[in-house]
Amino acid sequence: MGSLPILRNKILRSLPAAELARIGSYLEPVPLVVGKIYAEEGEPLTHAYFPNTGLMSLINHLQDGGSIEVAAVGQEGLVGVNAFLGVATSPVQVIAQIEGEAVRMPVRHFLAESALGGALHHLVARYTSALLTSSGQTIACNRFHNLEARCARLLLATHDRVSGDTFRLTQDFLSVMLGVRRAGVTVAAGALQKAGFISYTHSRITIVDRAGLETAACECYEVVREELDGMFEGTAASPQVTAVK
Amino acid sequence: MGSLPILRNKILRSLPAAELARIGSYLEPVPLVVGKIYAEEGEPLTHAYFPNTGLMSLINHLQDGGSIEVAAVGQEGLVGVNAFLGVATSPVQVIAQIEGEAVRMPVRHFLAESALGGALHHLVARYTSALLTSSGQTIACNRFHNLEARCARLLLATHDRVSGDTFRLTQDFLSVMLGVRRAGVTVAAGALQKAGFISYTHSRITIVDRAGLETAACECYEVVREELDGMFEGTAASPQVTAVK
DNA sequence: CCCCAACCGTGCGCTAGCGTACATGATTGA
DNA sequence: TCAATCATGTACGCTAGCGCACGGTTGGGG
Repeated sequence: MGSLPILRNKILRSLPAAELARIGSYLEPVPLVVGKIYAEEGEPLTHAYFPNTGLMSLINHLQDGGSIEVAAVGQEGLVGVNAFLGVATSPVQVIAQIEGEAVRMPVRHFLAESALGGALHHLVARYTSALLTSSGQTIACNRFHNLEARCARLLLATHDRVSGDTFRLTQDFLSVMLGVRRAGVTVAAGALQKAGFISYTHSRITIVDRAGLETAACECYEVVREELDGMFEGTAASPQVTAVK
Repeated sequence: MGSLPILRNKILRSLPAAELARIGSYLEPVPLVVGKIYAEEGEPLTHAYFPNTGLMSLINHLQDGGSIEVAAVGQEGLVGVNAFLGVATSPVQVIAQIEGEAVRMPVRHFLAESALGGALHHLVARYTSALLTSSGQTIACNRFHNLEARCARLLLATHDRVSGDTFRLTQDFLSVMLGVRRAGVTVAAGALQKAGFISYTHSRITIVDRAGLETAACECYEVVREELDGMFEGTAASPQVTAVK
């Protein structure tokens, strides 16, 4: 067991010491560079990624050119649930959305460990369920909620996963996440700024009034957050406290 | 319990005889009655359902009144992946969309059997992955594809799961699946009828020109179908293993 | 320190689908 | 058989967001 990097990833931190020790030697830190592609749609996923800081984005590209974020993965989750479920290739593109750092682990070791039915298995299964819930919510959200509300939702979800109130995110990038025109983001974000909820200049977004932003967002933010919070209930997200079977 | 009902459900049919025999005594046939609710959002899921015929629909309801189908489950799948993933309550409402019949199994037995890591575990995991892919595709589809294409997609997916070219489905029901107004469905379905792809009268839809309908549908239909087909590749979806009359 | 590339603001005509309302045809059960 | 109910057709003004185009601003590298 070599020296581990600092682990902020909640799934890894929730593992009992023995389990973490077992997989520790397979973990390799990787920087998350904004815009860098970590997995391509239809291609084999070589590693499972556990973000410590920053944010990874799962993007679906349509043949006719449209692109949209299917889910975002931060320190509460991992990239690689499809491998866990027995599918070798990634159905989506995986790209870093907010700069940070992750640890990754070759898929074969990830599978071997999760097949043991321990805490890792349990947490990854639980996270998969949260992803399903989140996807279902997003299906409805995209259909019924307007751009400003969806934009607020996305900013809140991002805020939850970064440290501090300021992060870098261009409107161009936001427009891909939301599946709308860049110009549309300008209008929606402009409204949120005018309302005093956020401020931004050249890709630097600051959450000024989080409570206000929450009123502007649709219910979907809360629904997904609760689902993710529920994952770690009972497990103090710290290495040694875990009574999961 | 005694003799099993005829099993058309592809997951159950793909199980080795020993496994099927083990769970057979827990299986109970249930009629699928259109509009009947089989699980409610936020409430415990008591059984896993394996449709033999007909279709079950997973519906997400928003607080502000919107409703939309998140996925449809036919004989290729099951209802209950969340239980499989360690979550007791259903995140969505489950309702029958096309009349038919399913077999169901109490969740505790479903969990016990799938925990053994046999064929059932493998297939349910694989199906969960397909659901995730399908959800991701639907997120993009709802954002970028117009109503007529989405309507065609839905009709094709339904056609795949029923026997024969005619099935009962009201425009009202279709409008919920698609998350649009009933009047919108009239227009979209009217266009498909005018083009000679389908015909319908009072809730009885007939697929007249399937190839034509496929040209009208978006790519999403194919993407999801291939994912579902892939599930059973190589597995002994063989008739002789299963034909328990 | 200045320039240039990245980022953001805005305008305008356009369209899909909405909300609402009302009318007509089909099916069914008393 | 005939209402009552269910299912479908259609119309009309309305709005969010699109596609496109262009101009303005900012900040970091040379």
